[in-house]
Amino acid sequence: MKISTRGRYALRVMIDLAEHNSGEYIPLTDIAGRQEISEKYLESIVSMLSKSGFLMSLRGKGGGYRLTRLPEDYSVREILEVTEGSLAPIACLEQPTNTCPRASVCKSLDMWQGLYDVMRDYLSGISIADLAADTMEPGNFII
Amino acid sequence: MKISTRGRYALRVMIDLAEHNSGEYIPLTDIAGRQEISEKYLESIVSMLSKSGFLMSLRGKGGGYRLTRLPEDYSVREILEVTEGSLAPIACLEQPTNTCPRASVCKSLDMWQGLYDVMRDYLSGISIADLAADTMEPGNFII
DNA sequence: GTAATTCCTACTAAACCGGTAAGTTATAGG
DNA sequence: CCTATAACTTACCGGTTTAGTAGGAATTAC
Repeated sequence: MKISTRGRYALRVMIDLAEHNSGEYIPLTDIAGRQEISEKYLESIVSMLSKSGFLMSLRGKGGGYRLTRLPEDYSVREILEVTEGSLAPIACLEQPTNTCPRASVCKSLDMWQGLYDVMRDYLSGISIADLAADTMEPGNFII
Repeated sequence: MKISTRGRYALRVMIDLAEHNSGEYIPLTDIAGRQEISEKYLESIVSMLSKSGFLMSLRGKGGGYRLTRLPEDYSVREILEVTEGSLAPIACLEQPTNTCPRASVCKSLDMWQGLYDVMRDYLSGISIADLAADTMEPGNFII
């Protein structure tokens, strides 16, 4: 029940880009250097963000990555959902991909759905701009 | 970010024992049969529950397992914490075991702490009796 | 053309997950 | 005391995921 480095690093990349949101492309070397994360590993993570439309990229000299939206228009939830695959605590909740044969008799399913909802609601209410501003308190976003 | 079979099966065992809470010891064979889970695998899961004091056990003929408390006195949270190890979404929150060197500069830490709190609050409010009764609706326990 | 940069594919060591197998110890009933 | 039952213990194992590493191809600015 852990968020992997993929999701955590993705958030750090997004925060870094929000902090250097000048309109210019930021090369991955810079981000990797500032965040002290392997550039090669970051490549695979940034690739997901790029393919999902969260980032624009430009190859070659003067190239790099930049945000496609304002920092306040990215929710932590959507970043994590793309990099982690899904935030569902159990696979049975990933409809319609997954259909558990026990669903009709499962006494825990509604409890899991409730947990999923609580997590998504919380993470939907936090933006990359909120993280970059670093003015959060643990209880701030329990809406 | 998934709850493993250990946690899910543990809940099913607890629900099963709540439904057969006659005061007698219930052999694991019965539970495994009803729940259609490998008895051998369940052994390792039930062992955790027993060592944590959630269950009493008796060996030999007439033996088995039974609850040590009333079903309403077990929260889903404590069952999952024992079987999953911890519900913390990132290791940095597992104090004092883990101390991340970036904690002082980490812009996401409070956000993760908030997620952890939201999850624990939700799961603390649901008991094994609630699950056994099967009267839950997804939104019921967002307190 | 050259340097910078993203993009793509393949590989790998270690950890974790979901079990299986075999045998040991304790208990109840006859 | 004997036997069946059932918990307990230890060891093992194949598959998947995680967290990277490596090497090169394609693209762009100057």
